[in-house]
Amino acid sequence: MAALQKSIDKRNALINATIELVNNDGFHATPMSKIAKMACVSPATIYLYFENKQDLVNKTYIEVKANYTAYAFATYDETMPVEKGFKVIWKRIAEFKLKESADAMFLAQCDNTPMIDEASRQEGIKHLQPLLDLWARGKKEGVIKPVSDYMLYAYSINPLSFLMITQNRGSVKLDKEHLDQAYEAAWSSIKTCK
Amino acid sequence: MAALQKSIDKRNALINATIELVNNDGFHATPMSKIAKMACVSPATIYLYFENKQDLVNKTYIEVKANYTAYAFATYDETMPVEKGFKVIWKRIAEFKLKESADAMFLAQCDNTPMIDEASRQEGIKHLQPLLDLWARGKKEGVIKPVSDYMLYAYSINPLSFLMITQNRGSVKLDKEHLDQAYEAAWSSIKTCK
Amino acid sequence: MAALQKSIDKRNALINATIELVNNDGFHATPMSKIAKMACVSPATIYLYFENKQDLVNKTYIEVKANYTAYAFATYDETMPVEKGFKVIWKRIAEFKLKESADAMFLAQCDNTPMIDEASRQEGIKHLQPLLDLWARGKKEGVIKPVSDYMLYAYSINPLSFLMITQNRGSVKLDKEHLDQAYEAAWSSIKTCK
Amino acid sequence: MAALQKSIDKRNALINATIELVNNDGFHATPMSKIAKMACVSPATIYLYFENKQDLVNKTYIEVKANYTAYAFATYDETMPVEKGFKVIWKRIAEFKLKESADAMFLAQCDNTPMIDEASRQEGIKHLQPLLDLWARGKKEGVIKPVSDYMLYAYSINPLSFLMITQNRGSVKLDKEHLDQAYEAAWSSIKTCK
DNA sequence: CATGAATGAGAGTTCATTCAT
DNA sequence: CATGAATGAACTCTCATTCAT
Repeated sequence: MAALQKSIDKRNALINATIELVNNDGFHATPMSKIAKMACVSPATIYLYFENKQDLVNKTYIEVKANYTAYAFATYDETMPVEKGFKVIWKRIAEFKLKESADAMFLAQCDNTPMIDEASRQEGIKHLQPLLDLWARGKKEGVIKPVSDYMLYAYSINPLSFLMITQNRGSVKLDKEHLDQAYEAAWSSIKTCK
Repeated sequence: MAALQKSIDKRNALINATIELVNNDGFHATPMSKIAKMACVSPATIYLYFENKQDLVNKTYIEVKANYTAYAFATYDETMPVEKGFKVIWKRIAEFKLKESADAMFLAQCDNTPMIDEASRQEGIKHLQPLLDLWARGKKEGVIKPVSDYMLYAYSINPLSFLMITQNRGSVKLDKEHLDQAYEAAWSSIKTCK
Repeated sequence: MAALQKSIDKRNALINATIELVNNDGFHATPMSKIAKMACVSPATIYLYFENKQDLVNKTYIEVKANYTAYAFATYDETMPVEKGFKVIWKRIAEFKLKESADAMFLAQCDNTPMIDEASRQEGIKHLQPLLDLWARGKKEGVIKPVSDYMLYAYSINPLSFLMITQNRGSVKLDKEHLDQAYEAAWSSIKTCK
Repeated sequence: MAALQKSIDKRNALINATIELVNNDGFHATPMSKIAKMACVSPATIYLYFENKQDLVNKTYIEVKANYTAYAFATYDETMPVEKGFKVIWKRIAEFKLKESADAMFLAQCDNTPMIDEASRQEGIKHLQPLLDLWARGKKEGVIKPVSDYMLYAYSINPLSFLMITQNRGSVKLDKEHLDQAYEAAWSSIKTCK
């Protein structure tokens, strides 16, 4: 039991080291030895938990993505009305991106880079299903614009990534007021105009 | 004259090879030898035109960014009314991102990755000034929401990057109708609601 | 213990390969790969024991210099009378230079070339202190000429380097008689003339 | 005529650049391109005057060695008595080593390093003949010890190289008094003791 | 004669991965 | 399970040399 916990701790330490180092230096500029050192294990130990470097980063991506979506939908409930549901999800996503910025930066880098297997990318996307279901419901009810999910995502969710990166570079600090503006912009770009 | 032209051709071949290979494999997974081979020169020749690998990618970034903004503002004229001006610029940006998708992908990777010098990034940003000026004018006239430029960019311009990447991955094909929807979403997210 | 011994053996093999190859070809004409091959290790292994090529040659210099001075003073004892002490040291130095000629050649090359860090050079000089102390005593007693240590070294010790190099080039073979002549010349050039 | 002079100037500039750069950095750490730049010519031009890098350094060695010996024997005359003759030569050598220290440093590095062809080394030694003749005469007259020329050189001439190097490293400044001491040591080590 | 541009060969060094312990 | 030592392969970059002009 204690042994199992130690294993889990090591795996987590490796995942976290990967996130931090890849954020700072990029995937290929991050040696396995550095990851090992930051996680306080031997380089060889990494290979007990992951097949190779690509597998390590793939698994890290999937794990972070899973955390992200779990957080996003934690307070959402499929019985909510569409607008309410969207607001709940959007706020959680914003919170995650701006508070768990290391995780969010890592995802942004993975999503704009050929560093992740296509298979792992697909795996990561699956978790977004509740949001797509919400949008489907919204379209049927005539509350959400009848456009493709990619378009909805591009205008209501993805801007948060840009704002998160900008904030992390120090160019701007996003307070509550900004977030409200952002939500307004997000919602107004996907709701049907009466 | 012919010698100068040959020099320019070689430099261009190197820049283009860099864009293509970095797009496919990422910065650190692209060896100088591969870039040289694709540009049909010796690896040593690269160092006649660029100081080192970092310099090559920095210069490539600046060059592509300059092309991008030149394209964006080519048909814009500061005397245009704000809404007209924004539409003109937005359409050109969309055209660039979706047609010159190799260049656009390269920029997206640079902007979401620690692969570019901070100095080069700043250098690249400068060229966007006409758009910021347009927004300033729009805010003064009460046509554009009085929010920060980052916010305006996040909701009106940046979504195009997401759509471009999505299209390049083959998930979606953006036709004229999609573009019109996208423009509507972009404009409605930054214009003041009457 | 066995593992430690293997480490020491490898380090020694590297040091010895460095001495031999630098003697034959010079510092910059000796590639790391050749050193590795002669020491029967992979090139990468060198970097487990030394930071880089400069560090390798610096450490080799210091180690050889330490061996040299240890040999020089092994039979010397500070209570010996000055003339006796000098003779003892001189003979040991001569023995070292002519028998351990690889080591001596290496030191000569280091001392006449910009291939060693100034810091390492200083480190190497420190070990000669007992000889300087002996000379100080000799000057106080009026046995040794009251001239600078550099002068004493130039005329009593340094000629051995020239003779060693000459012998290694095959121009001459130094037997016991030559050595006695050399000692006479050395001593007569630093002792006070009665 | 003017064209010939320009050729000679270029050759000299190359020789001088070689001396200075090899003194500072060593033979192999001195690129041809750097030599060319210091001599204000194109790298390709070097190959009009010298076959290759090895040839350049060989020729430089021979030229410097010739200058050195020309200087050494300039005021010497074979009719001088042995002691007078030796003094005259010794003083000129000392003057050269301490004043033309760049040239002298270069020779020292060549003589203690495998950077010169054996053939060029032999070529350089030939010029010392007048000194060897003087010593032969001295031995016949019973003024000079009946030992090998190498021994005589080691104790009377070579120490000047050590003193020169030491002075160039800044450890010591040799004034007239030091030189007189040095000459005393040199002469007393090779003259026959009455 | 002189050159700047070009390069093939090879330098030092790093790193993902393995394996005896 | 965990490791540190070891390494082959591959990287970036340099340089002596050449050649069209």
